[in-house]
Amino acid sequence: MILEKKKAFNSFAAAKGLRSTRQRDIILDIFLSTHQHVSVEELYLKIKSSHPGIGHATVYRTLRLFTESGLAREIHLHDGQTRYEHIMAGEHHDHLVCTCCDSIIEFEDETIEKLQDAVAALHGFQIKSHKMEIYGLCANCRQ
Amino acid sequence: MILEKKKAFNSFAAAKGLRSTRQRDIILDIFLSTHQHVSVEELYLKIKSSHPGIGHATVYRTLRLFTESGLAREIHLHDGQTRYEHIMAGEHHDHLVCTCCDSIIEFEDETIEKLQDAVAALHGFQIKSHKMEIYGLCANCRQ
DNA sequence: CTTGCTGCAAACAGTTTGCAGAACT
DNA sequence: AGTTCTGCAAACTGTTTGCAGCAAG
Repeated sequence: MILEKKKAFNSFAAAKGLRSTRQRDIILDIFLSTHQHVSVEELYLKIKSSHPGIGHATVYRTLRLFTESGLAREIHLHDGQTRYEHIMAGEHHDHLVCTCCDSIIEFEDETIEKLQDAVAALHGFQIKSHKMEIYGLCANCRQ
Repeated sequence: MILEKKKAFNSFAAAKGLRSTRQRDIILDIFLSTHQHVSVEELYLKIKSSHPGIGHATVYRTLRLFTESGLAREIHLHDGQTRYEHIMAGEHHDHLVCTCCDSIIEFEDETIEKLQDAVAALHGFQIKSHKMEIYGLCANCRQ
């Protein structure tokens, strides 16, 4: 699956006439090896530990490329940082964010998706993407 | 209704031992007179035009007070600015955001809310708040 | 050799903070 | 009088940009 994604990115790059560089390979590798919801800073630090010399700007620029290529998606959870998550084909999940321990539970609910479509249709709106976050206390923090 | 809110804020302020100042009155007045989803900058400019001399910082600090008092709510739509919306008692609405013209349609869907509760319950999660934004093209921009 | 990419540092935007003076109680 | 609040400017954070040098094609 990681290989698939690399190929996907390479075709995107080729189609766009982008060059294949050492840095992009490294960043892609490390991005793919991370858990969901990495912040740019987290990724940057992870990269730097094994490949010092890679700059902030390159990480930002490369993550934007990943987003354009359909490989990653930006998400904004209330902490003022941009995070990126992997896009798994066709999948569409939302988040339960614990405001106490910052843990994130993912979920997907097809009925909610359908209702979103219905609401959009009602307003003549064409959905491109959506996001939904529910804030509160996770099971652990409730005690 | 505006008067109600002023009273609500005054009781909050009193309970917290906060002072009643000219600036807070002005900011509250102007905030209440705005449409939904004002950004801090928009509000600041609006305030400044009739009351020059009020500083950025005061607007930020005061909006935070409004949020704490339950009168306003922060929202983050993808443009890197914090926006504030009025809280109408018990209401809970979500947004259709047009990525073309930036217009915002509000909606409320009780069934979605119920499903959110169900999902949360399933994960032992206690909801405090939520947000949902659907991005896409509004009826006008689709043409 | 040409052009795009990188790393650095500086620039930027939005927001927060420190502090001296002003204003409320 | 005592303390909180304000306005200003400076600090800060996350992100973007300009540019000289490097590297891929």
